[in-house]
Amino acid sequence: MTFKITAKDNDSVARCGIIQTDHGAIETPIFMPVGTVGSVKGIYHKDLKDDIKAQIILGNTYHLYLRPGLEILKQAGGLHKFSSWDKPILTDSGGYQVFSLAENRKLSTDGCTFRSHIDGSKHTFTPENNVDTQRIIGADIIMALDECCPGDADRKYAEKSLKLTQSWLERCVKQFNHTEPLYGYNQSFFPIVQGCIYPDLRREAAEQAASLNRDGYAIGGLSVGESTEMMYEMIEVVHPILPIDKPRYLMGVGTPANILEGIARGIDMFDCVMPTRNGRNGMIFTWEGMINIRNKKWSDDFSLVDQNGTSFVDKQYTKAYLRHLFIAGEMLAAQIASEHNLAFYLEVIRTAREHIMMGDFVKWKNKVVKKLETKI
RNA sequence: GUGGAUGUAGUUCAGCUGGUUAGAGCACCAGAUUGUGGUUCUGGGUGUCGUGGGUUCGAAUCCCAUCAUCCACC
Repeated sequence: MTFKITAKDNDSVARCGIIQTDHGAIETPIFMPVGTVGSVKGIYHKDLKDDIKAQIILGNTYHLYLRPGLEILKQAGGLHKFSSWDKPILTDSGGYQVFSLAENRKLSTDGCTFRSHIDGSKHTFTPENNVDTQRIIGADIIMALDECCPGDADRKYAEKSLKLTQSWLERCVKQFNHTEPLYGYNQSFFPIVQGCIYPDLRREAAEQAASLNRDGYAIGGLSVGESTEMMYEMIEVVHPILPIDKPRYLMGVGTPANILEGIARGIDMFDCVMPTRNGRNGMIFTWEGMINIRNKKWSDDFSLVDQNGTSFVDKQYTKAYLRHLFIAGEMLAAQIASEHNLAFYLEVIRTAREHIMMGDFVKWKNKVVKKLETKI
């Protein structure tokens, strides 16, 4: 994998670039739709490519490991072939899922033991077997196994947590260096910078990550309970430490406004469940703001879902109809909302790239952020 | 026509022998959701207790009438 910076903003550290992988190029900044089990919920690959214009999607080690399991993925020849997605894939290690989903999780220096949310069975992720697992899934970019420290963790906990993440990181890198990709194309390994909301811990984590000389770097453990301001501050803290010529990935973020603020602080990659999960719950993102399409006020609004939208659903369906589908519990509702939101996210980030190239990103960002954050 | 049963929130119902501001599930209305469990969580009662009288300090609850629906029988 290579990364080439192609443009820089005039008034911020925002930049445009191209990540080249064996499954094709990715223009950055980029938003990566989340496809937990090898599927972006409710969306055909065809729409993901042609309508939404996704350039890379996420898969999840935790989920794929539990279902369909490594044996099937290996037989299938990896996730690309299994799911018939031929563009880049990034897999999250599952550190976050163990933190957010699994029952009875136990962390030790060796790894983390947890119970499956599906059948209660007991499993252990170690840095070594987690890298092996992501080799089997076969993503283009694989992530370090980490502990996602809660945003409100106290200093003592955060220190202990970071120590664990750092020791796991070293072992992940070692395992990655000692193993080969299984399916004939290259894989890159991204460390994850933790450190909770403590600047010195973040710096320490970023320094260790930078010293490993990888293809890209992730910032994790944000948007997990801390304030938005604190999140931006932590990005700024690690910014000068991470290698400037490598992509930075802010994990799990966020709203369109969060993403633009992240770009202004040098972030190149984002992923978030919000456009899809919140979409399934009736939240629609637009340039005018966020709307809850379930609200009664839309019941007789026969205007288009999004007048300025780029997706085919925006021009085909009305707000009143979409609300009706939600209230009636139709699965088409979730599909339309997801399709629209993802297309919108990709459009926002595409427009951001344009403004970086023109050099007026900050000015533009400051103008649109307020609107993006309003509720209508 | 006769006999019986039932009428309480949008809906299905709970409210014992009379006792503060009539409750529950679902639905509905609103809010939350940030490295996805097709979720989950939080808040809101939206009611002339079929109607009209009566008994009582006090009635969804007891009595009378009436209306509606259902069942059985002629």
